[in-house]
Amino acid sequence: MKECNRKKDSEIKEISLDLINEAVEMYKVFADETRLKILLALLKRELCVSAIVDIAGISQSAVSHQLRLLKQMNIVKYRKQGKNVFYSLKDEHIEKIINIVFEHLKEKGE
Amino acid sequence: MKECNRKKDSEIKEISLDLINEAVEMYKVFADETRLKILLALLKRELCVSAIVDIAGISQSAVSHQLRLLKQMNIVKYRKQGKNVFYSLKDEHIEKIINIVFEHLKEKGE
DNA sequence: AATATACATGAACACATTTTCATATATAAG
DNA sequence: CTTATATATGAAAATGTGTTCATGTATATT
Repeated sequence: MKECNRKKDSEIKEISLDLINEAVEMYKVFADETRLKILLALLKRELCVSAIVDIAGISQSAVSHQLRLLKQMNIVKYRKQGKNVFYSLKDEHIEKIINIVFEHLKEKGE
Repeated sequence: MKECNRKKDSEIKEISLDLINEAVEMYKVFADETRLKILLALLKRELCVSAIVDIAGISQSAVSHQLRLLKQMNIVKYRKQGKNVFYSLKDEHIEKIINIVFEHLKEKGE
């Protein structure tokens, strides 16, 4: 048997590779303990870097690197105020993407 | 200035580390081009391994490793039929988790 | 029984990601 | 102006992840 239920070529390319990889990059943002902790905290309020360091439980340097990544990915924005830099989430979609997975886990656990 | 807006310890631990890491593992599932391709394909129909190999564009071995991971993560189920093994999604939550990110990307692109 | 096909698995390798370490910059305080 | 505090950054080290390669198992076909 050669064909179990393979698709024809024509049927395969509906979603562009580019779009798939944009999605992959998006999922990666959340797929790290440090970053997810940061995002969960920012869900509630704007925070300065040292507050995020407290929450994340890793070095200030590591946090700073992750914040840069979140900036690059357009997930967070920031404002400077004196010596401090305050970070916050850039849009509400982030909350949805987080909630849907935690809901999934909650339902699974029941 | 020492306190920008740091949380007190009591306030930090609302979500357990275990739960956070379960979520992280979940996001990781989608955070890979091969796996996302596989899941997008399985969204439409059950597929045998060789069909998935065609779609994913990598070796049968690599696909098999990824399918094992998806099995371990409880994302897919399978049934054997003769020489073939047919994989399918285990629940509809997967579709939601995929849709929410693709919707986000669509809105961003507008 | 021998061969072919479909799929799975372990180990090694390649590559990517995350953290740390050292140090830089910028603002504030004395 | 000197020192202290908050944050950023580059490079190296540590870790993690995905793929390939070689090979194993199971079922079907002859």
